[in-house]
Amino acid sequence: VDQRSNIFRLDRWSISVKMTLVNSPVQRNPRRSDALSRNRIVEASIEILDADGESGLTVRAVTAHLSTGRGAIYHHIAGKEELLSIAAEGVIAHVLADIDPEGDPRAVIRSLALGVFNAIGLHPWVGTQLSRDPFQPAVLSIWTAIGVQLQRLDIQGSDRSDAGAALVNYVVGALAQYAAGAGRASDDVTRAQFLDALATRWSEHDSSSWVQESATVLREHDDREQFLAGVDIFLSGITHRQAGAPDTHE
Amino acid sequence: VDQRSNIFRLDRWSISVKMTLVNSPVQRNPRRSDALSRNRIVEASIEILDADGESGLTVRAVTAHLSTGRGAIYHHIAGKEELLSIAAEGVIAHVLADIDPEGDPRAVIRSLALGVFNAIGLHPWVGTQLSRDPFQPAVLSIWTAIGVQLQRLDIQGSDRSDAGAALVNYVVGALAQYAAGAGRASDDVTRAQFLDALATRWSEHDSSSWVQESATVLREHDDREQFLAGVDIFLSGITHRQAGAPDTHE
DNA sequence: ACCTGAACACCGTTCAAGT
DNA sequence: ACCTGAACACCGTTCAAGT
Repeated sequence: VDQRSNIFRLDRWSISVKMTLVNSPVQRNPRRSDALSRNRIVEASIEILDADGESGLTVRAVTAHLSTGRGAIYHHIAGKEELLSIAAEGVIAHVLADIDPEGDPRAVIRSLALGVFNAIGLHPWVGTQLSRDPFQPAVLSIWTAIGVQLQRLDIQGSDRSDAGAALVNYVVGALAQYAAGAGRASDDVTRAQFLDALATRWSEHDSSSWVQESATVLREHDDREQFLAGVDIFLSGITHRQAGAPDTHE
Repeated sequence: VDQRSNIFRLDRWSISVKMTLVNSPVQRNPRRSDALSRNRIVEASIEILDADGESGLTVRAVTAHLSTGRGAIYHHIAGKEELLSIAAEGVIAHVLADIDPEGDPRAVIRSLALGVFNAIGLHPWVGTQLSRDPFQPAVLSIWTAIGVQLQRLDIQGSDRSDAGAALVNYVVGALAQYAAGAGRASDDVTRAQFLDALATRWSEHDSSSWVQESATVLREHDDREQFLAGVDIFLSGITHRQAGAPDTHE
């Protein structure tokens, strides 16, 4: 109706006729024999995500992969958000299952962090997915595993939730950054420009160091080592806060 | 063509006719008098993002807000990705401009962190945007500001890039999590379920503490205080790594 | 050079119709 | 109860046509 009034306002005259005749009955594709299930949907989704990245995960792609109609998956999952959520949980659960939680708590935390880091090398989409919703199952699993180790370090009460939040936020945030960066790895130019710009800006505030020095350090870093260095900084921070005065450290 | 063959395969007969008559000339809307610019586009985008959230930022909404055609903005920006990127930089640059970089370096880093945290309270979409691309201008600005303060703490070379990466990843990651969590604040039930599940899982691994105790601690936390506690943990960790043996701390 | 708006090539989700 | 696939209500981006 508003379209028609628009047409009159624009002083043009328009006729649109669409006519479709169908001689019944329409022959439909036969049903698949094997039943659909949440599990099969997750498996297909992970395969597609690994192969084509996050932009490749469309409802059409998933249902085509499962040889079914577009609407079929809605009988098993709520929507695309849940699809990504349970796919990420599938990957993270697998990683955490491989961790031995009985060793030195710091070592367990390090291997846990390394495990999820390595996992996003294979499944970059997990990195971006984890930071999208703090209350999704995969994040709950990471929180749980970290909290258990903090408990074994005798960290209790709000110290534990503070420390846990810091580490979860760091790990999830770092994964997202490295995953997003790797996703643009083909775009080396952007990366180099960024690092050079950073080195330049640093040197502007710092007469004692050269642009070239900072640029070299920044460019030659290894993502994995830098990530683990961050975990170690965090672990040192927890110890220091525990040992020393908890609130003042000027 | 493939559609027609499909129709024959399905054994149906279909005719589709679409006919549009227009008496020329079509009267077009007059041009706006004030010229479009990157700046006006960013301003409009921020307004829309603040009012309607990230899902409200469509090219159609932006161009309608600017009373122009859908395609007009493509003469000034590359696409939607750049739209979000420059909008986020607009907000972050404003925050960083308000920071006095001359005080105690740790205090400056804390106020910087607090500043961006407060900003995402007003502009939650910035939180999710920052974690989407590590090489975007807004992240470069944060990196720069943090690096300058680390330099003032006499942290150099790879120690600086490690410490900087740790802080940037933590801050950006935490912002994304809190922003995403706040975006679902209406969904208190999910949040409560998550925290209760976490408390339950913790207590399963820990005979000396009760579910209820953990649940209470987790539920009563304040996001801002928890975020700042994390900043302090990293600052302590940086100091400790500097003072003590840099690589072993068992 | 800049702007307009229809057209294009997609999306996620719904739902009447089938089994 | 589950599945099918057309239809619906959107997207971002392109581009011939105008100024």
